[in-house]
Amino acid sequence: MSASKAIEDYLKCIYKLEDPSQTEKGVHTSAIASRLNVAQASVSNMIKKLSDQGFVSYEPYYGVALTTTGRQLALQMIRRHRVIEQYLVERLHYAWDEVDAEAEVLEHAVSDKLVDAMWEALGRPTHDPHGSPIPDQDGIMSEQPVKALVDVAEGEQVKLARIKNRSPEELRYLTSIGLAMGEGLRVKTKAPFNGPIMLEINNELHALDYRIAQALMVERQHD
Amino acid sequence: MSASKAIEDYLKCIYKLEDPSQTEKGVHTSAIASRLNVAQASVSNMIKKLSDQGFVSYEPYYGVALTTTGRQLALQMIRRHRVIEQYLVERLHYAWDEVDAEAEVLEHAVSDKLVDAMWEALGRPTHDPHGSPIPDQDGIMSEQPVKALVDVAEGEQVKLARIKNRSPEELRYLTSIGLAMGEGLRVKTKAPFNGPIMLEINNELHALDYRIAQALMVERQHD
DNA sequence: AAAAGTATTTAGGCTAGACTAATTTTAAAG
DNA sequence: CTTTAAAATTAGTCTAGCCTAAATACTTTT
Repeated sequence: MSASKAIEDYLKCIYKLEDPSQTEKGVHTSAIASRLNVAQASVSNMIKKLSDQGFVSYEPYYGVALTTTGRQLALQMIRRHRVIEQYLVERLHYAWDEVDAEAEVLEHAVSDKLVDAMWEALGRPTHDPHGSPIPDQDGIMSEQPVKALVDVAEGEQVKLARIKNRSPEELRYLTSIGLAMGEGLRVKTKAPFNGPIMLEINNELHALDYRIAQALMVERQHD
Repeated sequence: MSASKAIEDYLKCIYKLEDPSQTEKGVHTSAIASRLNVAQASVSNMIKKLSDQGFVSYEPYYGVALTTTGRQLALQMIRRHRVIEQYLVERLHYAWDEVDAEAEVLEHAVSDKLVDAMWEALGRPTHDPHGSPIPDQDGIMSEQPVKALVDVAEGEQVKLARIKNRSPEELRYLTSIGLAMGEGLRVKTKAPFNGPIMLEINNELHALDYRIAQALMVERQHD
């Protein structure tokens, strides 16, 4: 018996929540609830099931952590999602703000065979349209040496390497000010108190909100 | 609120059952149950729901018939299914016996936008890999002037135009004896009592079971 | 260390869609 | 025209996932 759509979504969600922090503590049920837009009680129930099935280890009132099996499944879902996104952009002329919604549904429907066929057809890509790395068939994902735009020093010239989890509206806005994957930009000034960041893109000056800048990952310009 | 996977499957099923006969009578619940592999009671329940939602008209103990709305939705599902099948074969190197299972799942997950993007990418195909016509965006489907292989006279030369609803195993068997879409063949002899039909394909002689021959639609060889 | 606040779990319900078993309706056969 | 068989419906369960409301367990503040 294979995992349901709900189970797949929970595992992917837990993966994303436990990933960045590297904390000792497990993922809190409240965090899962708010990210998936479900009631906390629903999470409690589902966690119990996931634990029974060996996808997560769970300590009540402490938190959840993926088991090896659970992490594998989560990474498989991420692979599916990103391969689908890349395929839609490369082969079916989707814009980068349109792919997420479509992939969110398709990732639960496609077979492994189809994912691999798309991946091969694209020439085994390593990144999706937002610059996020695609795990390989064994669930191994290369992490990139990138840093958040908010950490770049004033005056530095960088290029856009990745955008994490932004809404279609925000992505369209970024497009409208000239930002795209691999695009070069220079940080002119950073306002204090997490204020707006002034960017020079194509010789134009734009003020970018701090919260959006947190999602932009850049690398040093080496060209 | 859009239709669930279950509703979509029921409507598609009813469409296929009411299509060939053109009978006055509606489709019987038992036929639906056996085709979908569910209990008759489940069909009764679902039919009531479909009727409430305006997808079918229903007379207890008599039969079901699609409404205009229901037929539109059924044709939309068939379009999705066949476009997906054609795309998988043309662009992702699927074999004709592999596409049905994949399309069966995907048809409930893809957006209209994606179906149309695939259709355009293929150059607006009119038929799927099994020769079945693809309804256009308005649900209009061209019917072909074809006849069943079992109705072809002995000695006649025809070519394969369409194969209806066969299992992957049977499709692989047909491939193994040299049959493919558009392939020419000659009916040598037809055994009585719905017995096997002897076919000449590529100068080889093969005996084909009557039940399989019923699913093969052919047209006169005009080349 | 008690009170207040927050996070989590339990208890009990709901819906969709399936099931089995029992009943009712219609159709077919003697 | 009555008996029998087949088809369809009703009644009552079940499971997966969600929900709200109430109870419990931690955490922080005073």
